[in-house]
Amino acid sequence: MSLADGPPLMNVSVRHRSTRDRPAKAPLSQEAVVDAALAILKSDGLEGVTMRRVAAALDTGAASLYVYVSGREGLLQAMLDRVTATIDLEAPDPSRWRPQLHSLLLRMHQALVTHPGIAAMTLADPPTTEAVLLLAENLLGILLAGGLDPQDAAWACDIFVLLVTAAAREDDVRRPRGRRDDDRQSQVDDVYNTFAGLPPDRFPLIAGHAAQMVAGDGDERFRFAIDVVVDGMLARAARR
Amino acid sequence: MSLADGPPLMNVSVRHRSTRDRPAKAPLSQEAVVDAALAILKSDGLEGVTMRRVAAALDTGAASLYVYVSGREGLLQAMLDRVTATIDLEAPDPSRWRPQLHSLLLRMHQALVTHPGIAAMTLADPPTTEAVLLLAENLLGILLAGGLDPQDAAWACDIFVLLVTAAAREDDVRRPRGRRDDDRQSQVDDVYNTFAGLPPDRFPLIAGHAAQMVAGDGDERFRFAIDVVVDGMLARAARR
DNA sequence: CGTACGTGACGAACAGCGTTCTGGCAAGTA
DNA sequence: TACTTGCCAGAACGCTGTTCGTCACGTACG
Repeated sequence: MSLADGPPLMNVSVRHRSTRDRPAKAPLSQEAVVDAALAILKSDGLEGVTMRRVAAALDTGAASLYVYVSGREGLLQAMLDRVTATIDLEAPDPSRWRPQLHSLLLRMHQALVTHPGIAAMTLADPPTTEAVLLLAENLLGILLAGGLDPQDAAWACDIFVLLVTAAAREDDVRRPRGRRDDDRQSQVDDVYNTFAGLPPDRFPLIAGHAAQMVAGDGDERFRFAIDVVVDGMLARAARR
Repeated sequence: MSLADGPPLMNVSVRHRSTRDRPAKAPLSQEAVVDAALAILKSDGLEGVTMRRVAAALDTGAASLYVYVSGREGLLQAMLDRVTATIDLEAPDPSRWRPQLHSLLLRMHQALVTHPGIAAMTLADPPTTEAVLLLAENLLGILLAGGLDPQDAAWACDIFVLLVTAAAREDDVRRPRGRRDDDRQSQVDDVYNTFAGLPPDRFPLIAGHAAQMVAGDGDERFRFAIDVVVDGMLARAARR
C-alpha cells in the first residue's frame, strides 16, 4: 500500500498551492469584476455571465465577488453603467439639435450593440446610476434645445431609450454570437419563406407583404423609427 | 426500539398513496398546464413560474409536464399565445381605421396588463404562433386601411407592438404584485424626490423638470406614444 | 523580534432550478 | 385473460445564486 492510497491528506497542500501560492496576484476590485463579466458577456452572452464563471476568470471563487458586487443583479447593473459611461456626450446646441439627437441615439445604439446581450437587461426599471442620469440629462437637453414642450420632451426621452434598446435587442437575436453574415441572411430568408408560405385565405396581408415585413436591416428600421417619432413630435409642436 | 426507528420502509407506501392512489385524477393536457402556469404567474410573477411549482399545482411531478410542453421556454411561449388569443379582433374598416387602431392597441395593452409578468417575456424574437400571427395580420390590415405605404405599415407594426409591451412592462414594475394604489403613489413620489434632489449644477434639466419626468400614469404615457407615432406616420405619408 | 489582530479570500454547503432517464402502474386490445 | 402501449412521476445530474465559517496573509503593536 503506497502513501497515495491513504486518506487525502495532501489535498490541503495541493489546494494551497493552486490558490494561495502566488502572492503577487492582482487584488480584486469592482472594476476588475465588471471587466471580467463584460469579457464573458462578449464571448458567452448574457446567460453565460455566472457568478462562478466570472470568479473563475479572476482565478478565485464565487464567494469573493460579493465583497465588490451586491449579487448578480448588482453586477449586471454595474456592467450596464460601465457601458453607458462609454457614450460620449455633447453639449446641446439649439441650431444643431436634430443632427445632435440622431448622433446621440446612434452612439447609444452602437454602445449597446458593441456588448451583445446587454440590451436584454434594460427591461428593469431605469437604473438611476450616475452614467445613466448623465445620459438622460443630455438627451433631455437636446430635445429641449429643439424647442419641444417640456412635457413632450420628458415623455419622448422614454420613447427614444425604448427604441434604442429595442433595436439593439433585435440586433442581438438576428446576429447571435459567432453567426456569420451569410447565416444571418439565410435566417432572414427563412422568416420570409415562413411569411410568404402562410395560407393566403387567413393571412392574406402578411403573406402578400412578406417582403416588406422582413425588409431592412437593423439600422434602417432604427432610423425609420427615430424619424417617425421626431416627425410626430414636430407635428404635435406645430399644432400647438 | 420501536418500528418507526427502522429504515424508512414505509416511505414507499406513503408516497404511493399520495400520488397514485386516486385513479380518477383529471388527465393532464397542454391546456391544463398552461392554465396552472398562468395562475402561478398571476400570484407569484414570472420568476415563480417554475416547472416544479407548475407540476405541484397539478399534483404531479415536473417530469410529467415535458409531454405537453417542450420545456420552460415552450411553456412561456404557450402562455403568451394563450393570452394573445384572448384579444378580440375586428375586421379593418378604412373609414374608422384610426379609432380601430387605438382600440386594438388598448385591448393588447389590457390583455398584457391582466397577466402581470407576461410582458417581460416578449423580448425574444416575435413568436410565430397562430394567435400572434392573426394579431399581426389584423394590425397590419388596419394600418393599410389607413392608406399607409405598405413598407411604412410593416415597420410600424413592430413599433406599435414594442410600445404596447413596453407600456405593459412599465405597468408591471410600477405596480408589483400585492402593491396597493397609495404605495404606488408613494413610489412615484420617491422617484420625484430623487430627481428633484439631484445636484442642480450637474443635472439642471432633470432636477428642474422632475415633475414632467414622472408625470402621467401608464395609460397617459401610452396614449401619448401612440399619438406621436401615428402623427409621425401621417406626416410621412403627407410628405410623400 | 515575536505575536496578536483584522481584513478579505474562498471552499463547502444549501436550496433550488431545468432537464433526462427509468421504472412502473393503468387502461386498451387481441 | 394476457399482452402491449403510453402516460406518469421518482430519482438523479449538473447547474445556478447565495451564505457561512474558516483560514492565510500583511500589518501594527507589545
